[in-house]
Amino acid sequence: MPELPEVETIRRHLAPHVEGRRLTRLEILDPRFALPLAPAALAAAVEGRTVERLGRRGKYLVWELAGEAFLLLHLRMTGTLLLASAADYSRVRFYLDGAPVLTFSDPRRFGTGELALGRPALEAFLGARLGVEPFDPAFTPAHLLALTRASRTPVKSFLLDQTRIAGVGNIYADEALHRARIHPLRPADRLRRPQVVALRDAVVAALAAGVEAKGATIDDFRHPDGVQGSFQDEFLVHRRAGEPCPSCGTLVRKLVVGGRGTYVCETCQPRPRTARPPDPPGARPGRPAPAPGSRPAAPRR
DNA sequence: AGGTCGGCCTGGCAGC
DNA sequence: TGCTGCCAGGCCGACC
Repeated sequence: MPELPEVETIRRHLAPHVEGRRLTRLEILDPRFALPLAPAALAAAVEGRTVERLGRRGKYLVWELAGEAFLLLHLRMTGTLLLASAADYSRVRFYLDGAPVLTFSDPRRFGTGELALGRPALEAFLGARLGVEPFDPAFTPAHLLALTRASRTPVKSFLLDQTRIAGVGNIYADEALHRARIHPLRPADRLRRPQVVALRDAVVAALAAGVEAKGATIDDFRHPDGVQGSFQDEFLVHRRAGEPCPSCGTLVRKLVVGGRGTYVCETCQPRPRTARPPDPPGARPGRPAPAPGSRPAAPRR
């Protein structure tokens, strides 16, 4: 599933092929792609325009077209862009002057193309959906601290919320939490300051490692030239249930957090004390002593 | 207002 | 072998 590193990898592959070229035709084979616009309306709005830049914001690939028209492509779960290769599940084809046909392939048909006309419309669209960009200098420990203080949701769900931090998906959330040694069920507002700092660094490091490895190839993700990324070989915990944690050897467990498959080493990432009744009046907050002999919830599986 | 849950969609796989 | 049914999951909209 394309997350920030996979989308960035695609962008880097594709940019030299499309920037400066004219988009002569956008062939929309599946009308769902263009909703709420009709396919013809979306095509008409972009055809004939030159691609000035291929950008990215969060998990969106942003086609910046001449005359301030923007096509926002979201690959969702299974979307892939393939250059000049026979593709199954083709939903859209991009025809560019002097470049091979680019095919948007997407078996589950979740991917979307949205149109923004004018830079204010683009900013409004993205601003309503996306929070801070993880590689932006604005993503500071102080910024993350402020975000965490405002949310009691489990930190895993917190990381997946694109309106807070843009671009982190299920893979990189698991990997970042493991790097930061934080349990995914810990409420965001219960992170201690050093943990927030560690989490910020871990999110950046996990995403950077993903970009470095040219993304992870699981399920359907491919580079535009069909090559596969290698980050899946570097997963520390994600999709490694039953395998030993690379740090300590404890077997990685799979949990469900916020409805998502979540992988964790519960030795490196100790479970938060469960049930947190509100602190009794006058009690010192924090650190209720676990009952002697109590163990973190028994593994079930 | 913030969190939770169902729907979208279909390939792949477990189970019979 | 072949069928059924469930799971995956980013995001949105409905709901509480």
